Amino acid sequence: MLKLSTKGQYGVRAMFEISRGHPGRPVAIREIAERQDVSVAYLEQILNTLRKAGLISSVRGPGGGYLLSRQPEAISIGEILRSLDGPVALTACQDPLAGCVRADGCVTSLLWKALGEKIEGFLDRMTLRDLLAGSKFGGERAVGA
Amino acid sequence: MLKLSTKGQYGVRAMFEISRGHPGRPVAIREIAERQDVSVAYLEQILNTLRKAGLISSVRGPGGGYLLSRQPEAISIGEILRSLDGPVALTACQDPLAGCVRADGCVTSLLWKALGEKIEGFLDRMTLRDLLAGSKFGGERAVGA
DNA sequence: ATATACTTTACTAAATTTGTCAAGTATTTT
DNA sequence: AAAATACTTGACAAATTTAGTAAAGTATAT
Repeated sequence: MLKLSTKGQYGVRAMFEISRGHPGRPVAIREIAERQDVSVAYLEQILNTLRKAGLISSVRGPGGGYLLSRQPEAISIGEILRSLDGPVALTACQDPLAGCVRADGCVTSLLWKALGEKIEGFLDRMTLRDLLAGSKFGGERAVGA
Repeated sequence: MLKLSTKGQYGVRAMFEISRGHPGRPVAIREIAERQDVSVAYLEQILNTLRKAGLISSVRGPGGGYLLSRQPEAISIGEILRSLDGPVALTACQDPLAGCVRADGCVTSLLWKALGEKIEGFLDRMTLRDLLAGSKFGGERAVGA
């Protein structure tokens, strides 16, 4: 349960590859596609969305490619995923559209709300810098054991 | 993103209704269906799964229905959801089946792993008793504000 | 007996996901 | 100017998953 779309996953991995070139070197779409084993056509779709969201910019012509719009520590995983897959919305009730109409559902509604906020909080605290560092995972406890 | 299936949602709501009758009074499937506005046929499927998972037991004949197999504080939301929708598996890599084969994917893999554990932890700490009490939500901070 | 209620399996319509394909636009280098 | 490189856009479709219906059957208490 609670699967993340491949689009979101590929998006994060693509942003990670672009981060590697940061700062200064545009990373070509073909390079990302090869390193992350995703089709160029699908990546075009994804990167286009991320560019419109303002997370990356593109450079055309030979030697061109994609660049981060901000520093890696200023781009959160949550932002990337929201751009591609919309906000975390565990249930219809939690979705900005279509309010909750259930009488007693409120109890479970609070539950989903609390979980949703926990997830968003985690994703928003995690940035590309953390991915580059390859650390900071584990949250409450140490990661190693 | 990260939608919860209606099956899982209905399952939790159904367990909540059964909890209300606890201890002693079997809750009829029709009663659950009416109170939660779900079709009897779909509920049958869901309750059957939960029964096989050992979370509830059934009483046949007139006046029959479903009963909790354990105390409300001993049945977690995580257990209910896992019975119906399988374990939290944000990505294929995190799924018990089909291991991760990516070379550099390990970095993002750690990310998904950490998030998955956070979610499971939350769901496993939350029980039917909490739903009955209608409190304990909010986690780190107070719920009201 | 019979009404009530649970049990099981099969099936399908709709929505979503996951991409592919094709054609076009912009920019830099030669 | 021409050509190569690379980004841009939108349409489309196969595959999968979800969500739910339907039908027939089994068990139990009155």
